[in-house]
Amino acid sequence: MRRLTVMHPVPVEVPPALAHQSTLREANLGVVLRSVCAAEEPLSRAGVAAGTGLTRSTVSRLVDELVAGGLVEEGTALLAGPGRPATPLLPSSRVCAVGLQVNAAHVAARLLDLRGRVVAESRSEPDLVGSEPAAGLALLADHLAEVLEAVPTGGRVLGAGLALPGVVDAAGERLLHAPNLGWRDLDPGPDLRALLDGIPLGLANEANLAAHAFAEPAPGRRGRSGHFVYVSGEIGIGGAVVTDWRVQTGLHGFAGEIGHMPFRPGGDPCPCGSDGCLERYAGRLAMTRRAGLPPGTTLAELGRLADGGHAAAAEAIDLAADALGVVLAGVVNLLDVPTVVLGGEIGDLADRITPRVTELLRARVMAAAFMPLEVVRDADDVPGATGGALLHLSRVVAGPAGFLTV
Amino acid sequence: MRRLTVMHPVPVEVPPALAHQSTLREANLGVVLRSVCAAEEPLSRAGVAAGTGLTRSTVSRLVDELVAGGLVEEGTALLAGPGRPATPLLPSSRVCAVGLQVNAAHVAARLLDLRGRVVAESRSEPDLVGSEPAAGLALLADHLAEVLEAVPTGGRVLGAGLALPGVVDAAGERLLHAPNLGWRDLDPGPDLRALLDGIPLGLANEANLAAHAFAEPAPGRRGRSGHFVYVSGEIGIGGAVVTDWRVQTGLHGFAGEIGHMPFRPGGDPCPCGSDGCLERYAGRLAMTRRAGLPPGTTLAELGRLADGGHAAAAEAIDLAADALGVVLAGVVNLLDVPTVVLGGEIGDLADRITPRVTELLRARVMAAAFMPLEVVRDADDVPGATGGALLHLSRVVAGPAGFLTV
DNA sequence: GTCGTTGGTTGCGTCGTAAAACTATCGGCA
DNA sequence: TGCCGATAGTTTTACGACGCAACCAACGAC
Repeated sequence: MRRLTVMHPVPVEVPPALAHQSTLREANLGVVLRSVCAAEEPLSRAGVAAGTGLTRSTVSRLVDELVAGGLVEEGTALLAGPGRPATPLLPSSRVCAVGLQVNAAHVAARLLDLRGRVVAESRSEPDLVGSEPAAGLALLADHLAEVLEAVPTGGRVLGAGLALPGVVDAAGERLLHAPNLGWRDLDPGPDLRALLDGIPLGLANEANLAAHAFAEPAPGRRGRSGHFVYVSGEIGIGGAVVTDWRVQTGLHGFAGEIGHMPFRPGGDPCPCGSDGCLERYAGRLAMTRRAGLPPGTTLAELGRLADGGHAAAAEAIDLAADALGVVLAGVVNLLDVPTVVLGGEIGDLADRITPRVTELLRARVMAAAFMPLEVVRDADDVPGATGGALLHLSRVVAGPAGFLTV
Repeated sequence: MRRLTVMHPVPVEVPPALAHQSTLREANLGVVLRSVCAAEEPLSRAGVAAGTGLTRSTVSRLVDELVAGGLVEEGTALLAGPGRPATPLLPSSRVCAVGLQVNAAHVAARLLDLRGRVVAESRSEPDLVGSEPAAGLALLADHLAEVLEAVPTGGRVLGAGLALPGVVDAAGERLLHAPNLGWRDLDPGPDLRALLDGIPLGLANEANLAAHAFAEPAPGRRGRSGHFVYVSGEIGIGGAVVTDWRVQTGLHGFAGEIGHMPFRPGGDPCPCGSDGCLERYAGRLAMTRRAGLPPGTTLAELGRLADGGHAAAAEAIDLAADALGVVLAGVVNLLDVPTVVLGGEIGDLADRITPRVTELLRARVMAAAFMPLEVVRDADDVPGATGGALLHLSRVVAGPAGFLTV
């Protein structure tokens, strides 16, 4: 296999961003904060200077601003080796955001800080398929209240991000349709906003947020891959596309519906109005029905049954793997994203489906000979919640200027 | 249909670009030049200031630099209305680039200037299917020599961009594989570089360049859509994805192979190693074979035959439309790109296939109720050549600083 | 206790933009 | 014909942000 270096013959257009002088400072504040956030081991001012190319004097001034603004904390000096001991810099543990997630099997709230640490978590696993929204949202509110208790004294909660398994409006304010919950045209805010007390709440598609979290597992820190397709396999199949560490949201924010890409056009009709959609072969509902099992069967159970010799279960899983492999090969052909991430419940079948999916990718991707192809599992079990919190925390790293406390 | 405003809940990560002070000037030079290039009617310095938000003094200085650097020309003052007459600013007509295109049916060279005008063009329509590369490249060299004659006195040719119907290496230097020409692992440079005399030559995929030209028909000028799938239908089917006015090249530059997305997995075997690929149903070779016509039949002829009552031709076209509609609906579901652009030879069938493709998109795209969907034809008949020239010209607008003559 | 080493700060020069005053050149009008 | 208003463009001055280099701070080693 030949590996090719990254260089794009088609130029990337620079956004026509007018630059005032303050733009310069804001950009460099971002560079410094990103550097502090991205470091595995805490950096000193001098370390940031060495890493970014800015001079120590400039870094010093910018760091002072970030410290004064409450985004960076100075640790106690480390004593090691000759010279003046360095002052370690850490993203503030007082800057937090809340991630929320509701899907058919999980309700969860997470509090993350700017270091990307999970400060608190509260969750439950009810069955919300075809449920009334009120019950699920009340449960979510309980979890939210619990994690809000854990906000450190003097801490700031920048926002809350709610991951939902469906189509969210472009403003991130309403859930338009979550077919697998049976929820439609809904403002999930009222129950939550009272608790949030002015803290902004943003809604987004679960898979998009999960993919964001996979691409950027902590604010300013890059994940193992920046070009991947994320498959969120629950009752249905959601997805997201990440290129160059950016989640592709599309023009209206509807991108990522990989579950409704065609696998067998003309095949199983799908409630979406189409037929033969991937979801009709690789979604939990489709798989359990094919295996002749009750719809509440989890994919983990399905996998165990298949391992135990349940032929129909094994067949259903194999068909799902075929469907995923074919569709994902198409996606890789279209977008040259060499990594496939399996997240959500379908991750529980990773051992069974990864080999077949990998095989199909290698066989069906045109440029397979020129690129590595890998299928990996997302280890986070509530990645939507993580992504919901990162939704707000990442904004801080992207542009710290607007988040400095006066 | 509800239209939704554009706003993305998932944040767009800002590249960690360190900003020096010169960065500021370079960015604003770009803002000014882009403004000059994008204007329908020539702008004055004051007009640029009004349009960009920069002050007149700053604009004046930057424009002076661009004029001194040979990128912008001052026209003769216009006399209209009260006040001091404005000095119209125009992108320099002396700054040019060459676009080159070779595919199975076209060999072309175009000279474009920074205004996006076609200064000269030379082309021919040989049949290069299964040909020896040398003949086609010699022909291309003739066309290149001809358009180079048209470079204005004192003009600068920034580069040449060659569009090829195949996979190009990431550096833009070698053609790895062009299945429909029968060319493989080839450096097309030698014949051309002698003529180019040091002018840089870049290679890229034909559909990617065509899509670039559609998104940015002239340097710095935006096309009618910035979120679209481009289908380049020739002997095979190439493609490109554009989101937010940027061509998605993928990690290794291989993105866009829409022709090898699955339409009927398990169906017609494809030389790519897969089966049921879109290209096996909507490529010219597949369509003419299905219609029982000789492989040299053009799609325009096929369309005329179908119009004249040739049943097999009509069926082949209908199947192609079905295949395109199904696959493109999947792409739209995945990427939320509401526009499909038909380019290349398949554009000659636009009248016959557009209705069916549109119908399938409306039926199979999940969020169809929330977004407009349109299928349009690319009017450029050698869009790869246009894109090849724009490859270089766009870089100037993106960052003029590096192109100022001392 | 002195020296070398590294971290961090301070003062000054340069660059680039903003603001405002000033100059240039038109049409209109008495 | 000469003045005025209006618009285009330039010049002057101020300010903000970075780089550079000298300086101060705090450690280990001897």
